Amino acid sequence: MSRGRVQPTGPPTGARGDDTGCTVLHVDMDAFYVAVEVRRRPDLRGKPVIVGGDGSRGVVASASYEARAFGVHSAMPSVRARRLCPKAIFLPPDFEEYAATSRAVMAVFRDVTPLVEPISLDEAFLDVAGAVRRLGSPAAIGEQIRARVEAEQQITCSVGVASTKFVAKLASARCKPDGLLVVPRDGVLEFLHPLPVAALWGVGEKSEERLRALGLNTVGDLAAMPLAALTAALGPAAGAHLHALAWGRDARVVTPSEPDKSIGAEETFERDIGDPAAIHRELLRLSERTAARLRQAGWAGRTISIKIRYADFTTITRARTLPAPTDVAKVVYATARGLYDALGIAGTPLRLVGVRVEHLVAADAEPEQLVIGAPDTGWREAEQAVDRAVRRFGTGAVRPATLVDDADDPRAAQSAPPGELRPGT
DNA sequence: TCTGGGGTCCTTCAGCTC
DNA sequence: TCTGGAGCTGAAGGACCC
Repeated sequence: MSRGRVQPTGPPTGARGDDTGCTVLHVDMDAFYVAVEVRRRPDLRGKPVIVGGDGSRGVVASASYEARAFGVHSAMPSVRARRLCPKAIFLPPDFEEYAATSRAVMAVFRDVTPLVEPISLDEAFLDVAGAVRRLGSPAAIGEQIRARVEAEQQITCSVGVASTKFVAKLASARCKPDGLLVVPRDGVLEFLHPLPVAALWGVGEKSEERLRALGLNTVGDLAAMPLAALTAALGPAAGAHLHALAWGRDARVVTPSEPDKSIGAEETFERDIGDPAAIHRELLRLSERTAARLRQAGWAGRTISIKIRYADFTTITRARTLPAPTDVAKVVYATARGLYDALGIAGTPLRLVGVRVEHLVAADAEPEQLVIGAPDTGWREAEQAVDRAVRRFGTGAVRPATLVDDADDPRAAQSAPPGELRPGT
């Protein structure tokens, strides 16, 4: 779901330049979440539809092109989206349905080539070099994919075809919605240099400001800047990276899958919360969720970090590295709670708290990490039993006692000793 | 205008060891 | 025994991505 810093010019006709050597495809679903909702409710077709939080602190996750015509875009606060487009139909996200659709679409890609690198639920890179003899030119393969996705899933996608990932991604953004664009090898600089600097991967709001202050407005301006001056302004890594991209150089290859580096969960409260008991309960809930995801993925992690966002949006993180990796919620929670308590901010209203586990390794390769003061064995086994119960009876079948009383809104849970497991209702 | 949630990567700094 | 520098690692924060 691109943030749309490359202006789409609509589905190009006759945009099938020479695709020799352009074996990288970037496939991007058009307004993916909205498209899935419209498939379920065809009466929404042609209307301004927004998927995202409708509360006072929600943001837009996806907007239909009808809503975008009013200036609505993803990541925009819902309050503002509603002001811009009062007639918009707001829908809560259904990530399970989006994930299921995504799996079906990725399966189509894998029919074409094993070299599929998913970027998110709605986009992926494909290396089709090995499929050209069997299925035709890269552009022809792109059209076959578009046709199959539409026939099988009733949603449209756009495809960028180029010799590098970076250019393929820009190309798909340029031909949205429901288009395909080839950027020939010898046409890369002609394509890139008129684009705004913000089109480059790695240039966000702050970097764009900095580049504009240097008088650099387009990718071409940036390409003309000496590398030394660029690295002095942006740092060695970012400077070298952007300079290479501006000249169309991108050595990254399509990589089917990379192991996770961290897994976590966070929650923004409807209203700021200062009560330390309520914060503890939220940390417990997030620790449970994070540890369950770790176990499901077969990972354990050595570093536990918490994220705290104050009412004024100032955000801090604190981390602690354990002697051995863990996937046990009890350990994650004890560490997260210790980090929060050590801040000495009990009573300070918080907007968000988060828990994350980093430095992941395969769980079965590591010895179990024990909790100080806890029984020597058993927590991991107990939590694995909970996982099995949840798989059999559904989410919430078993949960800590402190989270039982109000499963619908754990953030308002009544007090109970955190961490005590008892069967759910 | 007022900023979600789940991530990655980079830079800076401090502490530790040699 | 003390001190300073180099190199490494972890923590923290910021920027960015979808």
